[in-house]
Amino acid sequence: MAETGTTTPRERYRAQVRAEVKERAWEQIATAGASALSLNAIAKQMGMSGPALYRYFAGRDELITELVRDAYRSLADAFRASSAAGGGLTGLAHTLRAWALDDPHRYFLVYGTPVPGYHAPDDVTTIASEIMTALLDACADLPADGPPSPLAAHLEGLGDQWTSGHPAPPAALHRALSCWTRLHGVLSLELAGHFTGMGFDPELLFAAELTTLTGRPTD
Amino acid sequence: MAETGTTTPRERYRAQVRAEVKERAWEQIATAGASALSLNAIAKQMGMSGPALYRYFAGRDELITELVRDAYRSLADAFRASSAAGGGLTGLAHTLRAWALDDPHRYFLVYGTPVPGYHAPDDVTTIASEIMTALLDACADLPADGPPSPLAAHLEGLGDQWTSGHPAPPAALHRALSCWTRLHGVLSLELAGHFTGMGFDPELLFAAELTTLTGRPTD
DNA sequence: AGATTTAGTTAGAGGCTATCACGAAGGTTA
DNA sequence: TAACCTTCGTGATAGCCTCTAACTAAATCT
Repeated sequence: MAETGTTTPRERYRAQVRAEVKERAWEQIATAGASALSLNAIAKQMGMSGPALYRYFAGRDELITELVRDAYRSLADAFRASSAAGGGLTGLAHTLRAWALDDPHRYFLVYGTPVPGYHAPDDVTTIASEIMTALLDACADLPADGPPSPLAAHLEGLGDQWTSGHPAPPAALHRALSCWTRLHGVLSLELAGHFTGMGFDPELLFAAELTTLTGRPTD
Repeated sequence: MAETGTTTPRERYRAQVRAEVKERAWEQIATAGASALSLNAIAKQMGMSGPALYRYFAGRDELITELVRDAYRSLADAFRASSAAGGGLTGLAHTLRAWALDDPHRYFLVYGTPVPGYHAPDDVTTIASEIMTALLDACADLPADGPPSPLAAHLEGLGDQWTSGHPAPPAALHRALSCWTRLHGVLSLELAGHFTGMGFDPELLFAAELTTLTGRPTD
């Protein structure tokens, strides 16, 4: 359908194979985690043998990088949609939680234990800052509360090193960081199974943390 | 046979080899992460070849389990010392941060992305509850602040399912959970390198979060 | 001493990543 | 149409890994 002018049949075939590889990779990650991802197994699943996949991906690392990129992109899109819907910080938080629960291994691929040798490419950090911007926007919309913190002063002194020119006041920066770390704290421990056997509902803890961040009880 | 308390030379030798294997394993983990741990490489480092290590560990999983257990034990000991020193919640928090920064991969071994097939043995959860108890003690010592939260009510309704009979009031349980998740949130993102390039000092963010938990500015 | 338990060895099965050289298609051009 | 060139997929191979099995050598027990 989408007849973009410059796609040859070969390119389309290539793109389709790459897409299928990534699809199988996601299935494999969802069941066994990223560390168990095997190019060989994917190739066999697709009916071709081992080294064939190296025509499509330079290696395991490039495939994982691609998956990380897609995961970031997915979260950024979800945040963008949530922002557009006007859900505010609460909306973003629920979007994040839903996104995380939808595929825990995808969450860990982005925010989990870093792979030792791996370093994220530039465009990934670009997407990451896009995510951060959405968070900052939501935090800037909230009224300031409490006295200025030492951290806020410290953040103000840094200039817009990581805000990429975002006009949010230092208190909003502080709140955005707290938001990020608190919600990640609950989510990562929940997804890692550290709450199992304790009996309480992780969602209530998430909601309680969110309340401390917005200053208002969540809906 | 040998009575209680005495160790045969064989047992001592065995224990010493096991200890050396674990030592090399920690070095390997510290440099390349747990996923890159190789029994083969450890054996070669120790001057013996491959399968010899299977006399000492049933397999890679058992070695990792042992390392996880030691890591938990190490944190529990550090917490116990901090509690004995009377440092309170602030002391525990600083102990946790120091412990985490001392060997980030050890922190991730305990609180990081879970290994898919792996399930922690019983004694590990025992040590985990020991850690939780230290945290609960510190939280119970703080004065209650603010109105009772829905989460606290929920926790009260559960009974002592995870408190193992700890007499802390529900508000303290809530605070302990917030403590755990918030400090973990900052630490895990810091150790995973998600703050690099942002320019701010993670320690100040950690301190800021700690302040929100104790209600008082940290020293 | 002899008998027994244990430590370490090599060989091998089966998995993985990754490279290489080769044949077999596909698309392009004369 | 025929020749050409690019790309795809293959098997072979090297090197790493986990882990099992059979065998040798040493330490320990009786």
